[in-house]
Amino acid sequence: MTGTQLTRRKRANGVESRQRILDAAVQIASERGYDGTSIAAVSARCGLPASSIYWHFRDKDDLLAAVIERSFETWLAAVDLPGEETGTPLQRIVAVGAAVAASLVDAPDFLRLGLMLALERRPEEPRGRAVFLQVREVARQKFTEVIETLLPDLDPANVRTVVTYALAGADGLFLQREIHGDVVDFTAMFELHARLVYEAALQMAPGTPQDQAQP
Amino acid sequence: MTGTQLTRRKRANGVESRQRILDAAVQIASERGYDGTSIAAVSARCGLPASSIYWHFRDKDDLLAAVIERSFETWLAAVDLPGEETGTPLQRIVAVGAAVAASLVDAPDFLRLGLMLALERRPEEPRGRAVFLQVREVARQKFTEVIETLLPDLDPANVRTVVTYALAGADGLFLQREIHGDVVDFTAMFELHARLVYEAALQMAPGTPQDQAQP
DNA sequence: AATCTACCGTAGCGATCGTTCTAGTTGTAG
DNA sequence: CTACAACTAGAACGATCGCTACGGTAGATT
Repeated sequence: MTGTQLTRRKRANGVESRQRILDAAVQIASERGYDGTSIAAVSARCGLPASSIYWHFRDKDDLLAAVIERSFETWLAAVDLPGEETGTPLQRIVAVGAAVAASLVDAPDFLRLGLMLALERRPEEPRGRAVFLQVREVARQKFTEVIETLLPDLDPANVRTVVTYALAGADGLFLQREIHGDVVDFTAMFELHARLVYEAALQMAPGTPQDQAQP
Repeated sequence: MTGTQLTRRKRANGVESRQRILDAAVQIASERGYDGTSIAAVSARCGLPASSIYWHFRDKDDLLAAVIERSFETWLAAVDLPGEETGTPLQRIVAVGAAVAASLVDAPDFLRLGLMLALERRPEEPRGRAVFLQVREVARQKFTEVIETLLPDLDPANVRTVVTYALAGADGLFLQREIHGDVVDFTAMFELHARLVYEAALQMAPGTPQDQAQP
């Protein structure tokens, strides 16, 4: 009686090897970019021969796409957006900003790798870049819904403007931290950003009541 | 009578070849990043053999550093910061934002390449990355002075916060445009950004008189 | 005319690239 | 036991990598 295993896939360390390969690949890709990520370097860092990498992944492009996918899932798990609390809209949007800031500190690989891939514009787009743009669009949609529920008076064009500005600010603050380190407090900058985004949205939709502006 | 040429350096197309090499290199580096920029590809695009590239530049790292340097000078020429006009601080800071926005549309290579290089973190840093970080620091210093003259009541810590937020926003908006194109009006986003930065600074230094907030 | 410097063209070096082939090895199923 | 699937090991492939050696050519200097 085999019992525990439902599927036929057994044999010990297949999944672990896959994770080790991905771990090595995400490190090297973060250091050296797409072209700089050589199979030999990944092989050396994870301790498995190149042929093992090619057993787990079709080719280099497939490997890098898997790296993006996994780092996205890791990041998604790191963001826990605050639920439907009963605070003011300002408090809620600041809470969202804080959650995003914390997730980017805990799991920066996704955005770092994604931005590196997104900045490149090679004739034939790597699959990883497409994956990044796609999941990023999902994130944008999620945030759009947050804005819409928090500020129902905002017309769609203004929503788009606010969301774009909010995401751009998040990208920029993340970049700042990646490049210069914590020259200023990252979480505090995100809180400032959230406040400013909210103020901007308020100015666009004057019908919304303004909560306590001064302490 | 040779006449026109003052210096001894003549022989036709040396400088022009150098420019052609740099033109090709900036294109390919924008498409494929540091490692992706192969000498063979640059050679093919500019029509000069690899040996000519190595006559003009010591090695690949030197070439990429020169690319960053030249694209920085091009960008610098594209920004013409508004002089000491007599408008309100808000008007002046919005004008600065508009000037930066226009320059990034006209000469995006510097920031695009620089960010690509800056995001990578290889064991041995490319010279181009150091060059980028250095001139970027100069730009930050310039903007710090603008803020200090416009808002003399702001204490240094707040100045740093405001400047960091302003630059991060500019980076983020630029990224947005690079990745998604003009999904929303780039110049308008920069104006919004300038306004928000100014409002944030005002809130930090309550002593400053506030100009016309509402039209 | 002779020389020199600036620059281009060809060929090729050793190293590394992505990828594949083939031959193991090892846990599980019949 | 045999059979097979899951995985690893090592060697090697053609292509391309960064880079160099070297000879040629054309304006400037003498």
